[in-house]
Amino acid sequence: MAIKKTESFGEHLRNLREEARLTLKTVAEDISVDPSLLAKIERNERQPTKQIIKGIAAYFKVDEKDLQNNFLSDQIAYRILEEEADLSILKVAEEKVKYLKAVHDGR
Amino acid sequence: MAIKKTESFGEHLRNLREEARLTLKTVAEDISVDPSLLAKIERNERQPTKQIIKGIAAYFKVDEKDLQNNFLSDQIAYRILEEEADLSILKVAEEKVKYLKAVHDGR
DNA sequence: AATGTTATGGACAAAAAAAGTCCAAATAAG
DNA sequence: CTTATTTGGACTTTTTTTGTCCATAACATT
Repeated sequence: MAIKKTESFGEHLRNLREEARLTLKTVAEDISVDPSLLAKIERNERQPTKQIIKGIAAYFKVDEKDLQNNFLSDQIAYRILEEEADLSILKVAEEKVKYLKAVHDGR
Repeated sequence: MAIKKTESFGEHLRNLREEARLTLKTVAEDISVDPSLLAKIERNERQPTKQIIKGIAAYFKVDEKDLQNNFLSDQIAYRILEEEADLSILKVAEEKVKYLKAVHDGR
């Protein structure tokens, strides 16, 4: 399954955990984070570190890169919402990335 | 002129200033920021606050929203580069925004 | 209803990140 | 050469974020 656009990163984590029928405590201990912190991450009140994402991906056997990407797209989406920015800036960003990548390995 | 994808936000500011043939000192004083800070912003070593963007936009008579958007697209582009994320996440982000907006005013 | 389990959420200290300032050195302009 | 301008390092302050602890709430189990 690809990234669902209708769930936040935290909701995604929660779904993973609930589908596996595990408690916060269980998962938190297994991946060595405070249960309360994991709860906050699931509620998008805290941001996961890369380490935590890595741990979760391994734990639930999902692709780490996918999870990272899901997290990042979430961040970008919320940023745009809170800045009330135009969606067109995404296109601009995309072109900047392409350009910078080309410059980087090209030239 | 729209946003150039081949220049960073800082470069854009610098171009505005140089086209007007003004020094850092002059502009900085006029918009009430430390010249060294403005220099850093032009070199992308510091991020402008909204206030500063507002001041610059007014000063050079450019659209404030455009400038904000330029800044934001820059941020997103560099974020993607540094995370080495796939460009496709921008599409995902876009859909998330659309969905969230729909949920927000729709429902 | 009492007991145990799980999740929530506030408060707070600690850590991390970012901003802004000051100044000396480098560079460019006149 | 002298002056003006820009750079950039070092440092302090401010802001933001994180992670922890704990009390309360919600939920389930018996």
